[in-house]
Amino acid sequence: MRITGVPAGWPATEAAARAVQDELRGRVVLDEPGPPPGTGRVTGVDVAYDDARDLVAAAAVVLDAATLDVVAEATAVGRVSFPYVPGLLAFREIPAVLAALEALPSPPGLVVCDGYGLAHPRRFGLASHLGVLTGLPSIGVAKNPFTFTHDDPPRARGTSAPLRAGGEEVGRALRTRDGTRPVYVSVGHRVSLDNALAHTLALTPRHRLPETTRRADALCRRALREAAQGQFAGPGQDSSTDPSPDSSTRQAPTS
DNA sequence: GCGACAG
DNA sequence: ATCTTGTCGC
Repeated sequence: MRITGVPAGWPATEAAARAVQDELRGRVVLDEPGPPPGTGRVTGVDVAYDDARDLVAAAAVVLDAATLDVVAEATAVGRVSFPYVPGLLAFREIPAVLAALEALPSPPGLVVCDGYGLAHPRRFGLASHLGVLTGLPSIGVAKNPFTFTHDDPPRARGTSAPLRAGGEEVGRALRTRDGTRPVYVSVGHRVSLDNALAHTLALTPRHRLPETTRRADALCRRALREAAQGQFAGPGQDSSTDPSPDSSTRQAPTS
């Protein structure tokens, strides 16, 4: 599978991007509980950038929700499609993420994003946007606070405090390890907030961040530096150094 | 008007 | 996100 730098019809201005969010926002499904935590598959997605070389690399890593073992993974490399603008992160990350998800050899199940879903200025962050475009259940687990107010949850793992915006609860600050900073969980698409929290706790038996995002982060960084090396080597006869957008897939060793 | 602001 | 050494702690 190949991806282009910027998909046809992709918004080119901030105003156009906001208009897309306002139009797609209504397609978010909030009345489904989502898949039961600890069962089926859970997929982490993440993106790494090399703005100087205009390169972007995305990774999708599928885990068995019960064992957290890697079941499958895929990467996609392309050109940057949008600058980083708070509130418009999805337009920067989604093209590459979609390409990586499409390159997977097996169904993603629940998608865990690095960022926000409903806890967004227009209630349509990356996790919700990706969920609507794919139809997959999705949640957002962010490392840093964004547009909302909240109190710090108690010190113990498993405790949480509401994320409030415009009087409504748009997510929860969740402590995934005793004494460490909380992560910020919000619903993306077709998952309840309680289930999003339960999934996040199931994915953090040992670290602050979910295993899904840790795996995806490591993989997209590796894909990026390999792509950068290929570009540095320049166009050649060796297919492994081809600079054109590309993606790859791998099945986890079975048994 | 000014500051803040996922990755 | 990314630039970056050593260092404190589980």
